[in-house]
Amino acid sequence: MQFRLPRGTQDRLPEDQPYWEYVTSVAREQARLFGYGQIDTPVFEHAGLFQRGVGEGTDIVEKETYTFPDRSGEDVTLRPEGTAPVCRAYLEHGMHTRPQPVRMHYFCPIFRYERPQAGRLRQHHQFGVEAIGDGDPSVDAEVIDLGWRFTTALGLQGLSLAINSIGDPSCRPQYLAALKDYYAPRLGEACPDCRMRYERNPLRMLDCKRTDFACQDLVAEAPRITDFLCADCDVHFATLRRYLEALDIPFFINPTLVRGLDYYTRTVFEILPPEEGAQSVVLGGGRYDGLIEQLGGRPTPGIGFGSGLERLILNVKRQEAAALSDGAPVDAVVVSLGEAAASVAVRLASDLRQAGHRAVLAQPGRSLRGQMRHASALNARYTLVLGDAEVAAGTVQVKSMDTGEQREAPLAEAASLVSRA
RNA sequence: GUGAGCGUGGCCAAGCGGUAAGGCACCUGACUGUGGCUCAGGAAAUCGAGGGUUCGAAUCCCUUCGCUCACCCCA
Repeated sequence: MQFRLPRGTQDRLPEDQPYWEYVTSVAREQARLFGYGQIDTPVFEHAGLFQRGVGEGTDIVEKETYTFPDRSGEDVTLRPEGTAPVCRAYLEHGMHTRPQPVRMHYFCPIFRYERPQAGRLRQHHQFGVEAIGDGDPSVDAEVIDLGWRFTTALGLQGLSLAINSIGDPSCRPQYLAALKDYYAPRLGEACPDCRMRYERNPLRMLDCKRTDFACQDLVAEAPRITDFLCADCDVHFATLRRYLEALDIPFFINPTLVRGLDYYTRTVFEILPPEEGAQSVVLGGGRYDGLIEQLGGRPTPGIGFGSGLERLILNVKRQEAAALSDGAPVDAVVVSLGEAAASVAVRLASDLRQAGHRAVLAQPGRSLRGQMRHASALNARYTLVLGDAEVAAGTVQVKSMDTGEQREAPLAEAASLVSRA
């Protein structure tokens, strides 16, 4: 085999489509119910959009983007996340003049140069949602509600929702200072990565999962951001929790939940399946009140989430939440014997399709037995047989593949016979 | 980027130093115009690639590529 899939990509074969169709249709329906219109943005953008928006210090931008110069020498980047492009579009099309917040959803491929493993690809697809232009906690609750309805509507069991608040520019600095004060004397016990994070992005130390150093103990006793929230952030977070309770959405506060993109403020959340898999997060998002301004717009709040469709399908299959198959791919297979019949058969198959039936022509040269086998293998409901006798009489043999019953009928009636299930 | 496991026809898979089983799928046929069962036959593998050891290697050694899983990070 000379050519293979590029690493971390996958083909979606005909038999995979029902799962794809299932997940996207459930997503589409929830987006519709919540009033989120669809937006599509390009697969690539100017590299600067993500550097500015997502943050140069993040792993995603630092070492995972597919960035390369186009023929004019300008750097373009394959979309590594969905939010920045939507915010760019919000600004570019003056959406601040629309009723706020502007609610939008999207389906798009996402590219990140990573080492692939279960549930992690270099090209994956996300269903995402953004509500831009309203900072009220009711919007946080709405977006989380949408995510929760979506994942539960898929039939997934045992999901859990983790939420946290990571503050905003008025209170996070104080917390970071407290966090560094706490770590400073014990930094020697932390893993090398955490020691680096201490300087560059202390919040991420909370996210460390290494057990070969004291990181877990350090995290457990570390000061909690929720104890450092300023009055506004505190009220915001409390109100969100009240709304979630009103919605009867079960959640737990994970004080170490920190997301990897720089633009998040206040609310962050994740939905996880019950399996203890490493790549488990199936939906994640948060509020990004500083992002639009970062991209050159007026200060504008926003919140959204991204959800990995491949991971969702993995879970749907694992839990057998939905058993999906192609079903019978064809209604009728047209079988012919002899050259005269072949021409009539070609026409009959075409006429059947025009009448709305899924019709397939068996290869005219093959033996009757071979053509019948083919019809059987395709799981056809009917086989229509044309030989010299039928052609002369202007008829066709209509055979039900389920019952084995066969009757001769005028050619013109073939379509209506197939219609009868 | 780090670590581990694995690479035999389209798919699954035996063989583990003597020169490639088997199953699924595909194609053909079984008194020649009828499927799904059965039977017979057929096509399909430079045993991931390169090098080495050996009279001889899919089987041993080295290198390399790829796949998978975990770490990291994230959806």
